[in-house]
Amino acid sequence: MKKSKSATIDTRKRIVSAATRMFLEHGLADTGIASIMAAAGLTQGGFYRHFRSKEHLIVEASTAAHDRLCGVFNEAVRGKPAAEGLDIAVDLYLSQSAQQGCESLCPLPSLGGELGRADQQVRDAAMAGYQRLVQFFAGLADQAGYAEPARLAEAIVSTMVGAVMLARLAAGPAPAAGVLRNARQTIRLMLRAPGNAKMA
Amino acid sequence: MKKSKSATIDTRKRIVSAATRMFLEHGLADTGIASIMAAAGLTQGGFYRHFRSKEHLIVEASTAAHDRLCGVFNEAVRGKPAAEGLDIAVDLYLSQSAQQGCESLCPLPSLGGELGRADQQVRDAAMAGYQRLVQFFAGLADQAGYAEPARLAEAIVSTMVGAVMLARLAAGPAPAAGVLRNARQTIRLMLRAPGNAKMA
DNA sequence: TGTACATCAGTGAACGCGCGTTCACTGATGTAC
DNA sequence: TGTACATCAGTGAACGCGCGTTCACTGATGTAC
Repeated sequence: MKKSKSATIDTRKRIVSAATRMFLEHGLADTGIASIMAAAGLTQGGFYRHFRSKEHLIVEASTAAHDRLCGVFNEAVRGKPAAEGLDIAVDLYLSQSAQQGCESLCPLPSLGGELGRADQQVRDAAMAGYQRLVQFFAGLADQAGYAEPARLAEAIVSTMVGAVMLARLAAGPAPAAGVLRNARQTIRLMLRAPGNAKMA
Repeated sequence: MKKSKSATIDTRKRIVSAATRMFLEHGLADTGIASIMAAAGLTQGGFYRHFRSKEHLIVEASTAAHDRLCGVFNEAVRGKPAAEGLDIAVDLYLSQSAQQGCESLCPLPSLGGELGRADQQVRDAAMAGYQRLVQFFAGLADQAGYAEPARLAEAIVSTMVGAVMLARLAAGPAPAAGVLRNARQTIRLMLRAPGNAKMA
């Protein structure tokens, strides 16, 4: 039962979309091809008409997750002054999956460890996603007039990724919220620190 | 072939030690009971004389990793003034596994994601390890006279954990070193920021 | 102190299971004439 | 435009494999007398 070209493209998107969601929720190792295909309304055999291997899908899912991330973030700060945009973006990043059941946006906090152990292609895709995230914050920091936007952006992202990962370890919502609130305050301090001064 | 009490205790330690090393290097899911036992010089069948389940071993390995971490850190700062100890400890944390092949000290950057998805007992053990790490830095910050040592320590740990995880994603040693250098500078700024002022 | 025996650490084969991947097959699609 | 046919998306069963765990067994240890 061959499908039309548009139907094939649609199917592929459904697989990537289901995979992205499931990888984020259960991790790479604990998400099987069969369950991804089932979530996309297909059977496992059809998987290899679209992807060479599970690894290939992971590369695409990582890219897709960062596409979505960038889309949501650009939308959130559209039309806002850069300084305000920075605050909004930091709050948005730190509040992802804060309430239980809410799916997360960024793969780095939950999958970073696994991605770091993966093959080169997967790591490259993950690294590219990280750099897009840094670029987004660097763009805002640059517009806001900071002297070293790239450096500041990297520091902000490191702190946010660490905080979201650690917040997920926390037993209850209260300590998790504490970690996130603290990260937010830390980043605010970074944005106001003399070492990160705005250009004259 | 029953073993003497001391030999049994020694065997158990060898299993935990091998597991800790292998979990840190290959992750929880990709490290099998059989290979841990082989690394400890045993066969897989004997595993269940010492541990109820793989999960039980993960709890012990996480605790053991943090024991070792605390030991190394306490040793590194022994006899130093607190302010200098903070710098030393931050440098030490950020330099773990910087050179390839060097095994890492802290499970949080590489295993944080997996630990966050694990069952309650595993997450509790990981969270306890995180809190010990925060306590260590909070103790130094307190001695050094900072106004909010616990808050400052949490912020430092979030930034370090995120940076080490992201440095492992990096393609080559150069960008990895960049991420780590940046984190170090960021933490230095945090230690000097007016919002984190020392008490009068 | 010497002996008989219960304990139990460790072995190695086996268990069921789910994994990623392959494959023969189906039948609608798109193409060549 | 109509027909014959090659293509190929998707199915569902099967593949080998490694996993966590179980189990009957071995034999040195530690204990009871």
